[in-house]
Amino acid sequence: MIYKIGDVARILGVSPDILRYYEKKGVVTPRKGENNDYRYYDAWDINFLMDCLWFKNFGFSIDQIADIVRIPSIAALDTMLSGKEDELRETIARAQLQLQRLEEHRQDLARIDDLLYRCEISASPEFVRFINRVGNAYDIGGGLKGLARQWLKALPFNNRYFEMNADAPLPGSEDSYRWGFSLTRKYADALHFEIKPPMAVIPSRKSIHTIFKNSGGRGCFAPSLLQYAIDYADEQGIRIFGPICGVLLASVLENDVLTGYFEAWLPIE
Amino acid sequence: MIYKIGDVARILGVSPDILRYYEKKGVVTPRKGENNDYRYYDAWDINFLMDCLWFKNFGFSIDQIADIVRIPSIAALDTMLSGKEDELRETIARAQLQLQRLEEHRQDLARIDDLLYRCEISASPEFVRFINRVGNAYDIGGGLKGLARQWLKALPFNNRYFEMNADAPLPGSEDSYRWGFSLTRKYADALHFEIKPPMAVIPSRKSIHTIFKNSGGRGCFAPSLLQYAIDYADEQGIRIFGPICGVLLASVLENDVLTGYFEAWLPIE
DNA sequence: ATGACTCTTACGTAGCGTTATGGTTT
DNA sequence: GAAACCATAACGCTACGTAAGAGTCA
Repeated sequence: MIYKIGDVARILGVSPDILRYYEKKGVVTPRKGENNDYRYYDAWDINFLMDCLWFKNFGFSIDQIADIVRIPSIAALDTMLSGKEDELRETIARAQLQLQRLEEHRQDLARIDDLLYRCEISASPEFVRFINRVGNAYDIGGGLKGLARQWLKALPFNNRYFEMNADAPLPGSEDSYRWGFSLTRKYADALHFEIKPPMAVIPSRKSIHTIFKNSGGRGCFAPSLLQYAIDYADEQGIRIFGPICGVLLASVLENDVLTGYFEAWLPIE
Repeated sequence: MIYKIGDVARILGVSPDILRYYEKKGVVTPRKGENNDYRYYDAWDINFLMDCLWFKNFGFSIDQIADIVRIPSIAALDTMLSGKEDELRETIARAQLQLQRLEEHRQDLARIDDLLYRCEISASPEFVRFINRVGNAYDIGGGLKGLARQWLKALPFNNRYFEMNADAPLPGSEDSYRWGFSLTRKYADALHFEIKPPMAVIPSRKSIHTIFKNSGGRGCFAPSLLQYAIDYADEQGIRIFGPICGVLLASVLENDVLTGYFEAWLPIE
């Protein structure tokens, strides 16, 4: 009993092209016709291909499969499978962390409506932060390169973070704010994130907690955007204690204007 | 403050090529020099690119990112994120099932040493099975096509399955065995596998359980490989009751000879 | 002879990495 | 003037899909 490429394709639920591709990769070598160039497969070629598909659906690449099907012992096979097990465990761990982060971030977004331009007193989360930009000047120099890498590797678990001084909120003064990244303790632990200077751990602090937006498009970020919160503190007779900090929640193109939503904490007493 | 492509690449921890690629994809459009073709980025381009990397590390494609960064509302953003949440949940579920299967299969392999050519009495697992090959003739005809697809989609959770008659173990007689797939109840449930004729559910049965190998290379599979188990039944005065069934555990190239390891159950009483 | 099949070749996809060749900046 | 940088263009990778144009089978 012999089969042409189309028969095999139907039996295996793949396209004839894939079978030719596998042949090029050295997985199967069907007999070729004597008078034509047709590929003639027998039942054992098909069995063999089924084994290949079995491995493929574990996520092995074609090259790996070409090796696996020529593997010389059960022990060697077990080693391959063990490696794939490790990969799968990593995949799962990473995806679970991403999922957690996504859920959290969506909750943050859902809170925007409630808290936009309103103030509440609450405890800020504990986090690590790192400054790499003062005003609009990114630190491009020497020693921070490795650290920047470290923070970029932690995306998307970190936030884009800012700090500014409540006592110097001069509109238009770029040096009155600085940017960088922040990472909450939870993810710092989960990612085995190494904390070293000039990073700083910012403890949980009693703060005025608020959300504001900036619809000015590019280049309009300024401490004055938080004036309402500073006024709120004055009205309540609360003294702001140390720099205001916060994170970018999202930026969207509302009515074709780049609009950022920011969550801020103004530490008090 | 302006930055050349290399500066931006260093700040973001990517290669200049990637930045040019992102530009081609419509993600960023830095200002071009007047006298040269140099790209000049400002701080806002870099901020923007950081947002893009944030999304990229959730697994969004570049095209999706080009859409996301132009998204018109928080609600629309939330919809995208919600879609990614579903994707991640699916990824996790699939990976967990694959991991479970891998662990199980490695345990099956580990049992080979103990059970090879030995017989024990135990209960066979409950499973669904489907025959698509008699001897070496694959069913290529009509009605089985959809079913074959269904089974191939269930890889690697199913096994390559055989059945043969203990009372007609004529060596060389190809019609004395038939092949197909089997799937244990557990995975059938997990995959929402639809069971319909001519599939059959084989219940758990008290059986002689054994493992044998076939080092004959291609085309040497035969009921006679199980003669030792049939002899064992005779010695013990046990009657074999219905067809022998089993699965392919692995096939390896031992000393350049294709060698299959098979687990078999001979139902008794 | 017709239609269904098969062959080879080449090009497209995503997300880049690599190399070649030539121009610009410092 | 030399080193470092930038530009474009072309080709490579995986795991295929798609199409062209020609040959083969029932």
